[in-house]
Amino acid sequence: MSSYDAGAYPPFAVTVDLAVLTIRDGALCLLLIERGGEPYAGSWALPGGFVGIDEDAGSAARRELVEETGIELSSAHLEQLATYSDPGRDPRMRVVSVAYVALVPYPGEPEGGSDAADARWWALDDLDEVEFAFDHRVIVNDAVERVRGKIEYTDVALRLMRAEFTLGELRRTYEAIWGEAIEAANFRRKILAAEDFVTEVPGALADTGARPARLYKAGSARLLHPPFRRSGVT
Amino acid sequence: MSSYDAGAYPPFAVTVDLAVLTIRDGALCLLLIERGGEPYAGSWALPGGFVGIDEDAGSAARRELVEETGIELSSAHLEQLATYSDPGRDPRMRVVSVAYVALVPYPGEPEGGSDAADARWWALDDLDEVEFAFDHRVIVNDAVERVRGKIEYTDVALRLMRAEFTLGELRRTYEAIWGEAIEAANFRRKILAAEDFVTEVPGALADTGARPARLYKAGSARLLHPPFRRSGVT
DNA sequence: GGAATAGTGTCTCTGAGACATTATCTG
DNA sequence: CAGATAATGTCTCAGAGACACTATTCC
Repeated sequence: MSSYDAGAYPPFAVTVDLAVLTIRDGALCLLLIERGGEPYAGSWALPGGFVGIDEDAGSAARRELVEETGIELSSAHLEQLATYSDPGRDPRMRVVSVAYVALVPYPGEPEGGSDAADARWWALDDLDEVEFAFDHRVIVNDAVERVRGKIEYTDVALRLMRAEFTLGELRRTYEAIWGEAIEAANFRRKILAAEDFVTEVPGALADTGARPARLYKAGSARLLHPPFRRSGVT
Repeated sequence: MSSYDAGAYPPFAVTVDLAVLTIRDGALCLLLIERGGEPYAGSWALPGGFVGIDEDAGSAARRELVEETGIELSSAHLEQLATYSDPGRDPRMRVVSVAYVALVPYPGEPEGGSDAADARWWALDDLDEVEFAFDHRVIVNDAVERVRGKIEYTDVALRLMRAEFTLGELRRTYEAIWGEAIEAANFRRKILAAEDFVTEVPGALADTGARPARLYKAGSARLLHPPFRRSGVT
């Protein structure tokens, strides 16, 4: 890097790809777009697109998400995941893609984006039926692994919730992401013991079909301390 | 991403930058290269360089490390950190850089690399004196944070050790990375309680200047379980 | 012997997990 | 009433931290 002349470097295209995750009906879901044109016509791809010459990758990710799906990321969580640079990952040309993970409260079914292709939420459990474009299956796996790890010690699970939520809903979010049951009593104690993780909304109660539950909102803490360790991990 | 014609995309240069960390004399150290040419002549930069048109970023990172510093990564640890894409990060042109963290047992002082510029190890505590090129100070901060977090629950600290080491040396590695003292007795118990984390080398003893210490080598576990939590973290 | 590091023993306290129990709603 | 979910109580056990103590070397 210390000596070279501009122009003597290989030209790349740089894209962003987004793994947008949400909770719908108690299941962790991923947003995918059906490709209209070649290559991979009919396959499903992550939303994304080219990084502009005057923007950074994070801005491109935000812009593409709105353009392709109508989802605003105002109160949501967006974090860089990793960069995928295999020379053969796009058959047309040399593309390096910076992948992002976005977590949003369920915003409803996506409107067909700027390109006419279909867009929909897929439950993670159904992804085996999906034919993925490019290396997007790998990116999805990495994204889910990232989220599974991060809800142990950060507040990212709260970014999947609506502004007010019950501890039962929060617990079901954890269960959806980890795919394993959590003892409700211990979960409650743990979440409430973590300082500033959630704040009770005074007076508000949610109708759950049984005994009404208190409502909480996200607190100011960005970390869950002490962390919440999955039992099954070695 | 679903519809575009090749050629209608902005051209980028893609580079890799490496934050190579080691332990020298009980201090966490970073490898930096003094820049000979403009821009940032005389400033210090991370080793790195352009990604070739037919290689992925990880291969480029490995190649550049050997070319610029003579360090082989055979038994070392190399992991992708993040990608830095601010439009103004290189004044000459649009460069997106994929940063990596490498952890190596101290390999001695670097030989002057292929470019004539100076290369040396800097103790992390001395980095305030260093004038950094580009956004490399940010990358370094991110790299150190990554390592500080990862030694809690993975085996990356072992990648900084020689093949055989004492538990005292391993503890001093943790102390160097966290910058805080660890109670020796509890550290020992914790490391030995983690299954397959370290293996005793039968019979071998290291001369420490006092009572000789048993030697251990890295075990097969890639995770430290239960994890080792810093006391000071909230 | 004194200083230094290696290594063991043991006590306390926090917090996770299991599970019993009570509270409050719907049908 | 039964069934469901919310919320609390309590017991046990693992593990972290503190620190006293012993072991083995060099000077």
